[in-house]
Amino acid sequence: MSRKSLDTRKRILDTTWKLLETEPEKAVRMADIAKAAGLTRQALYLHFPKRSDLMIATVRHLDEVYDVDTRLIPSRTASSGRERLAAFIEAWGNYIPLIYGVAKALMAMKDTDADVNAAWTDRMTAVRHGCAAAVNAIEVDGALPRSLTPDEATDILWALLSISTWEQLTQTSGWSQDAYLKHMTSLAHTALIRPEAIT
Amino acid sequence: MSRKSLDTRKRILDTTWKLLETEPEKAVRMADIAKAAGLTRQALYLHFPKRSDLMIATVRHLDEVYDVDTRLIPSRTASSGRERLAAFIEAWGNYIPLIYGVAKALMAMKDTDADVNAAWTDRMTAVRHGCAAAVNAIEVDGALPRSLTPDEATDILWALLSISTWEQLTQTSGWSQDAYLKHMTSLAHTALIRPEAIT
DNA sequence: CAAGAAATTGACACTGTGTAAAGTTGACAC
DNA sequence: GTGTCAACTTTACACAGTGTCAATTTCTTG
Repeated sequence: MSRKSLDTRKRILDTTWKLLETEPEKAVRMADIAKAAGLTRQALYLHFPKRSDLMIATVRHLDEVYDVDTRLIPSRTASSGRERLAAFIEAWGNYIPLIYGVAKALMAMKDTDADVNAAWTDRMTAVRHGCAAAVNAIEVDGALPRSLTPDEATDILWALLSISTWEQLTQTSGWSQDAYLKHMTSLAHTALIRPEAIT
Repeated sequence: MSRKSLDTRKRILDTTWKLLETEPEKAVRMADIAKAAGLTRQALYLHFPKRSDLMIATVRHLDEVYDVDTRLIPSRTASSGRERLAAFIEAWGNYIPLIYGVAKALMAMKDTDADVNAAWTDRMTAVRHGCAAAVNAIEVDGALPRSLTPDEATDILWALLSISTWEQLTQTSGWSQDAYLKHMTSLAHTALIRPEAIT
């Protein structure tokens, strides 16, 4: 694959990203993307044979540009379970708005496209691992409520931090990102850390 | 509109419902519905000019059959805020699985169809009213956490009780309906009722 | 039985995805 | 400079699914 081809590929991914980001409500078609990227629809298909390929590549491109793994490091360096929970919520919670447009497009496709479903499940599984790590740190502290198994606590945190929940609070209910982070942190804290363990 | 026409209309709605219920993963097309209801696609269009009309009518049909208003009465007769919250969660939480198939189809369309969006927003607004009523009852008891305004508490409860959250916990994480109800009740209780107000 | 509503038959327009083939352009190698 | 190769263009078409239209048949009911 030549230099030029790589440039074009990157230009397509950036364009797709931008389109999905700026018009999260509208259906972005292959023709729209091609036009915006300055090539023909057919040339677009030379780079990405299916629309789903393009969408999946765009999410991966985002993860690369933003370096999601590095972003989640703070949560790994936190000492107590409480701190780790807060750090993870902040890291992931601040990542969501960055990927929202693309994520929405993927979520819309995942029911009809098996490849998109797999890619999406993969990304969400990574998030669940982050949740599980935070829950585990809480458990090591002996601070998990007795009513919750680690798995249950992980599922709850995963659901609280889902993109749908973020969407509902910030897009539908109109919360600011700050309010989202503040209340979500407090909510997760209240739900997952045993009261008498709070010193 | 004659007797027969009404029968056919009901048959179509029941068929659509059943199809969406039994194959929540697959895309149900107008031709599928027509075939299953025992008429031609064109005849189906005589009753519902657009796919969105049919989907909207199907949700309304469900609400009618299940009498959603009556279902939510227990929450209105509860005395304390705590009881009212629990009753509302049980009523609405048990309603979700009944409408899940149809709701999913509507959610998938709401980004591309303005009418569906309006109908969906309308239904969800009704749920929010239920949430607001429960929160209000808690506030009257003076049991709302000081860190939350009634509006914020309502938004949080609304998000916790969203269909997406139910979907994530029961469909993705594999929770039983019982587990969902139990933990959601406890979660909402912990989040929305001030600890020192628990007697 | 006549009238009218409900449904059928068959055809077509439109949108968006995806495929296919022939021709153009530009860079680079020799 | 000529040849070649990859990227891209142009043009055309197949296919699925929604929605429209018109002519015809069947059923129901007064």
